[in-house]
Amino acid sequence: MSDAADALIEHCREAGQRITGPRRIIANVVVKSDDHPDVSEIYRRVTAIDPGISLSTVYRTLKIFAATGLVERHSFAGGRVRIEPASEVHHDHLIDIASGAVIEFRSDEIERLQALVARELGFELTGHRLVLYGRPLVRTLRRARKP
Amino acid sequence: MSDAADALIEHCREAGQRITGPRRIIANVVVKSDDHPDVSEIYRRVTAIDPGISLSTVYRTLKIFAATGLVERHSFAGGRVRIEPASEVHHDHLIDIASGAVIEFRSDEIERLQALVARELGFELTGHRLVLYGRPLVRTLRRARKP
DNA sequence: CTATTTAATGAGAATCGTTTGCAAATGCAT
DNA sequence: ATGCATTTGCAAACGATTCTCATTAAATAG
Ligand SMILES: [Mn+2]
Ligand SMILES: [Mn+2]
Ligand SMILES: [Zn+2]
Ligand SMILES: [Zn+2]
Repeated sequence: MSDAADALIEHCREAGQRITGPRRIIANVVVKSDDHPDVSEIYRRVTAIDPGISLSTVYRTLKIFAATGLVERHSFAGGRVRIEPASEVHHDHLIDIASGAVIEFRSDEIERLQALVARELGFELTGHRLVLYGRPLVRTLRRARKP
Repeated sequence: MSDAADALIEHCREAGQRITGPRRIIANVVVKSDDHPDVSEIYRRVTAIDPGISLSTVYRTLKIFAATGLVERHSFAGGRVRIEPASEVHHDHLIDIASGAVIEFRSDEIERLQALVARELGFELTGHRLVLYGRPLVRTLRRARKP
């Protein structure tokens, strides 16, 4: 149905995996999830389409997609893993502690400094995990002054 | 026995907690743990001193210490929580993917940029989590060239 | 120092997210 | 369509952490 989902299953096939009904559905659900859902939320969305698909299959399939680099698994605060379709450009996340919303951002400056710091410590940076937590700034509303 | 451990139990007392044998021992183990051990490692070290102390007590006590700000709980990659005594100055961590060793570092530049990024997104930065993963640079050994 | 009060402990059961074993179902190459 | 390997659903197993509750021990008052 979606082009991105097709790409997903195509990668799967190339990796020698069979294209099954459950995998098609899970791929579709994942690619249109821009809200970093956890696995049980994915399961909810998947079973809304086909109630017969099991939680095990969702877990297994997500693991395969992740191994193939098609899906990213984040572990923000709180036990459960959150899922997002792999994106072209790397980004990090800010979590709104008021609403729990996940906001994406990218800072080339920070990326650069991370590599630099690692180098200074005698390491080649191979990966990193950056999560910011923030409270929404109370935007001072412009309004009529009391008379 | 240790001054830092004394500070820990003193804080405990001020927080209205009882100073018990297990807590003294756990405090001592924690303050001299500079290697970010996980809870079962702490348990191992604690029971080496007093084999009667239970895992539940270790978990409970660490939670209390964390709530009082005396201990920090990190969740690096891999399920289990890692423990370190709270330090005066904030720092982040780099993990040597070759050995698993945890190296501490501090980058004022990165800290500053994080706050800036958050502000630009409309948030006041309240916390963050930064972990770098790196492979040790092969230090090119100076050695005799082949003749 | 002893009695009283109350919080802390140890042992184990419970929980939660995730993984695994296995028989039945299905994809896919022939 | 046939045959075989892979995938599935189900339930049981798992590992880390938390909880329950009867027992023990710290603090405090006498
Ligand atoms: Mn994202
Ligand atoms: Mn540290
Ligand atoms: Zn990044
Ligand atoms: Zn930091």
